[in-house]
Amino acid sequence: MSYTQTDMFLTEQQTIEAKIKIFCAANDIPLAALDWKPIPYSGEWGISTSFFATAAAEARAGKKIVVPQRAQEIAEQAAGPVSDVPGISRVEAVKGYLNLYFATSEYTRRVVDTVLEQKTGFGAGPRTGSRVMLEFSHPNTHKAFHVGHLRGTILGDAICRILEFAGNDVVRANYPGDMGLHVIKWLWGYLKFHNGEQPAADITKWMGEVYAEATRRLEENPDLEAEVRAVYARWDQRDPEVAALWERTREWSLEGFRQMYAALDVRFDVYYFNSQEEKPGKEIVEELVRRGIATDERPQGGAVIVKIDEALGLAKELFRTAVILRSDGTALYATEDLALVKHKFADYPDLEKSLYLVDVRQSLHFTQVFKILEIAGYEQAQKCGHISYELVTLPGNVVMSSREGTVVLLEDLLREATSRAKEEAHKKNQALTEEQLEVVAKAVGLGALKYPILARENTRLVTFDWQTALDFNGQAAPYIQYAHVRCNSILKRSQVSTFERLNVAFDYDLAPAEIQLIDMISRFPSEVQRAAADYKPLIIASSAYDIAKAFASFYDACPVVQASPEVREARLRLVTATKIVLANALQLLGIEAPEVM
RNA sequence: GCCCCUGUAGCUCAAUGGAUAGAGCACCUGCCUUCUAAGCAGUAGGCUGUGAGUUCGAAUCUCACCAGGGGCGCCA
Repeated sequence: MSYTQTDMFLTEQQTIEAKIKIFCAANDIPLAALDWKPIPYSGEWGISTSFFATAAAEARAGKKIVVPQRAQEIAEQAAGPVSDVPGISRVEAVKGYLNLYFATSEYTRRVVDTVLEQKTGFGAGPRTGSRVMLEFSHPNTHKAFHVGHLRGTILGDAICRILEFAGNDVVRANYPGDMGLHVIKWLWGYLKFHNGEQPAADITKWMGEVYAEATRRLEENPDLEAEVRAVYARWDQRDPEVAALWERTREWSLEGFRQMYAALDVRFDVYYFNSQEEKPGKEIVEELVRRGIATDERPQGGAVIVKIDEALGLAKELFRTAVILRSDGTALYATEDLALVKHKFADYPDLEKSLYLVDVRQSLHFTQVFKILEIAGYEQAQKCGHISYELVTLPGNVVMSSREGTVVLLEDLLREATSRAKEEAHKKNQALTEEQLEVVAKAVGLGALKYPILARENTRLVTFDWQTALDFNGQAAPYIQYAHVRCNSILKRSQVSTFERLNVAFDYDLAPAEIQLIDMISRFPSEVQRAAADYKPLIIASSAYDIAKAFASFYDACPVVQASPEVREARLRLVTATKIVLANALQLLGIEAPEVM
């Protein structure tokens, strides 16, 4: 099933396909499957299919033909029987392709009407009833939240929005790391240097500073490690003072995260915590050892491991060996992840997929976790998948690290982006009130931040630099938002509501810019499906930009308010449709569509 | 040694195995008395890392190289 803008012309496409089949059967041509695509050249719309596959099959069957020539021949012959399909204005056979052009006025009317009828639902797929969980963001408590974490958070949010819109039931899961060596270090640093202090405004930033100081002090004086180990020991015995401190400070971080997610307009349906998976994880490890799947090397001073390649009888090292419990019996992330997989399916037994959006460095880890459970006979493991994305680094290929202090903090970036946006907005439009400026600054600043992340292939490394991050020109969110604002502007100025009426004819000669714009709009629903199938917000980011670009050309070339009454009414409807699609696309990216800017 | 990702215009990046490989930035030329110029139109810029293969057709699939990055038993 290929999704093209022909979704709106499905009946025509099916009619044509049927006629081609009849023609081929009558002429003894073994027709290969037909693949329909938009005609790639602008100026007119239509769908197109080719006969290369059919011709190639004939050649393989022994017919002495030149494939491209034969494809063209079939296309020419097939053109006849399909020339009288209603809604199709013109048929042509060229270079082995059969191109079918839509009747302009009918096509335009149908596209625009569909958008105006479906409004915020335009582009949405039918509900599939399929429930999918996506785990993303997973920040560490007691640490800073920096631009490196932003990618996973923004990407995860957009993927959820797209999956939902495409027709799935989505469960948004978060999995903060609330216990581990980093937390113990933090607790030690707090007790020693900041005991009794409370976080101020930027909670997460402050938590990060305490952590960075603790690591720095430890590096300066390694003797202090003994004190850290002592804190760990107290934690292991659930020392009331340490446990209480952990709970209180953990809550500070979580409150900081809530504020940050609110600022980013990201939400979650369910939270899991690694501290809760520790015990069940150890139980799974015990079970695996009992069943002989895991090897307990602790008597020999080793850890508990699973030799996955060996268990699968593989000669090549592919899944390698996984360590699932430390030699001292404490839990690793792997221990807890084993339990988490099951925990999720226990909570949501009908999950069709359980996805983990985690950076690429953890690919092997996740394939190991899922594989181990599969070997253990846990069938749900096959529904698990890791979606990986590349890191955000600093210029010079420097990886952001809270430990090294090489980070760009999210708080700083958000502040900088919104203040820059506010400045810019004021410069561009002095008519804006202070209140409007605030709204615009938030929408534009945040959008400018999110878009570059979403408009890039997940597997591609992003190098962060302030100049690019705060560049509001060109292919960026503000360009798309601006197109939305201009739509709104025209509609406000027109002050009429008659364009809401359906069945207005587009009977005048459409300008090339109009044709291009309608073409882009019509493709949006299929782009949503593609984006959902591949977990790629990039497809929506591109689509939104393409629509905005087509509108910008239209805006320049086609007067609306001052056009003659029939043209004006039709164009007002087109502008309304454009505004709706732009808003829908931006919504999928988690970017606001302002009314003014 | 094994596995994964990346290599496309000067730079940053797009491109369902299809017809003519496209944008943005930067550079140059025009366009605000006209729906907001965060804009539009145009010029210029390419042996898609290299070499083979598969295919009617390859930036896209396969293999081998080259270059960069990442991962490989007790970090997360």
